[in-house]
Amino acid sequence: MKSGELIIYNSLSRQKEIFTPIHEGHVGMYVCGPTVYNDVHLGNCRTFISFDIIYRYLTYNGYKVRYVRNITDVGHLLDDGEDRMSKGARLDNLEPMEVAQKYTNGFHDIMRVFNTLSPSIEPRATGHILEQIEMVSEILNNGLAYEKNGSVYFDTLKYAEKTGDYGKLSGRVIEELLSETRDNLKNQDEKNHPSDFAIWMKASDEHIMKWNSPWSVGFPGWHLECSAMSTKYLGKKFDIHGGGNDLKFPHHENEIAQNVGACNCQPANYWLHTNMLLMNGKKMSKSDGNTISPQELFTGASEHVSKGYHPMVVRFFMLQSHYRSTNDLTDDGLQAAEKGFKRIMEAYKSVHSLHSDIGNNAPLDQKIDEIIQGAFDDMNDDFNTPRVLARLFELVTIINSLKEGQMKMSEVSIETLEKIKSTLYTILFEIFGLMDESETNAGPVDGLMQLIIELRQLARTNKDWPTSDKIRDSLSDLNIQIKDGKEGSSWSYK
RNA sequence: GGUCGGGUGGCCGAGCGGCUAGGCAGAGGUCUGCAAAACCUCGUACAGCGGUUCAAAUCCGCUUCCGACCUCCA
Repeated sequence: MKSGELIIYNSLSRQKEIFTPIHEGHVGMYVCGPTVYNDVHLGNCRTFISFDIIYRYLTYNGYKVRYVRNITDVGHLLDDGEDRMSKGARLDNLEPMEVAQKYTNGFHDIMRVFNTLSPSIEPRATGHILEQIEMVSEILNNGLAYEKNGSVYFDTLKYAEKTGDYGKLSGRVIEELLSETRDNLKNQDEKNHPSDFAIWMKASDEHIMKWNSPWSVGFPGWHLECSAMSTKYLGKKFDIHGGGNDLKFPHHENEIAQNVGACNCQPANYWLHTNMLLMNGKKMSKSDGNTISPQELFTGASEHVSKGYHPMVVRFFMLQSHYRSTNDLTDDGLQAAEKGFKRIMEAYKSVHSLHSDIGNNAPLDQKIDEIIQGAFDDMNDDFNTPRVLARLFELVTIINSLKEGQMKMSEVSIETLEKIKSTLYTILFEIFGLMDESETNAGPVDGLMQLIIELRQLARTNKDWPTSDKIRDSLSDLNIQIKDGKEGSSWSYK
């Protein structure tokens, strides 16, 4: 089942490449995490869910994965130069670290309801100031940065001259950057070149978060933390670096420059970028009101949505588009996803009630094998989850046909039936990280429902339609649907 | 203005030279005490105009819309 090579689209080369880890059997993966100065944005969730699936799939394939995802709690500048943490703290009247903790907790809560696995290491920028200072020193020693009034800037011109590839990742050339750069950047006049960027910033007196350094009391530039922490935990060179594609420039571009500047090596072999989550065709944006929080989406407390959607429906919805494509969140799309998700989960349950007497070589076996193999091939092709889902729905049709008697059980062997069960389990739960939301409150309900169904069956046998219909209608009002099949009745939540 | 990515049936969304994507909605049918569910069949789509090719949604060119990045952003 795990045959075939894993192919990954590498943003750096702009093409699909065969994935070969540096150390056989091991994968080092770094993903840029959130800046914890505000509630998590749904867009962040899409990125982290995408990488969660990649993480799970690599693990499924037998790799020992060290997954590092940072928490940015310092160094992000606003337009006016104020640190995001400090600003959040000032507004909420909290300590900066209190703000960071509060939103870190919120972020973790949301990640949990989306059933994403925790990363192996989740380092914070403020916990790695020393490493960052050290990296600034290395870059200075290599002559690729300069100090001005206590701040240190990365010298992009010199770097471009030396390496010839500043802008390689984002497809930019330094001459263009020269003419494009806006003139409202902080400390513009201190820089030798507009595209240079701060790796250490001298702090003003009122700045709250600041540390001692050889150059000034200040704080690290935003791009630096990822360079320093990825190097610390994954080494100078590791396998995969990921993030949203809005980080390509300048963040990732500068990250590469810093790593090369400090130790003369490209940090990651494969750069993966997830595309944006849109809402009604446009990028989510708080200023336009074109935004919805995870909570609002779950509860339905938003004008953009007609009702609330279970986190697993949202996860399934995201799975239906490829991580490199934009994903347009709409109410119609969510409703379609909800129904599709339920259908696939129902089929997963149904398959357990199916039994075959045929040992092997049943007529349907080969076709089913091909579908299953195809699903894994699609996963190997740059994690093509929408295609995998299409295959699973082919399986759903077969399961339902068998269950309802449109296909005969003799057409499928015991062996193949088992294979369907294990494949669905593996892909749905282990790789896609979905959970069956209807099972969360099982308790005595199953037994009770069984009893009710038996009573109703009794009424039906006696042709007592009023009673039988009353049971059905009352349950329906409780959002429980009765399904009368060939082999008796079953039920599910609507 | 620069860089990049797109425009696929009612909606979402794969495919990216020849082979049914899939989901949702809709129509007809089978089953059923009725209904629901399930299953079967159906619509027959690739922005427009040229070009390359035996063959193009898929390659090339132009036109036209849309989006992202270039400034903090997953």
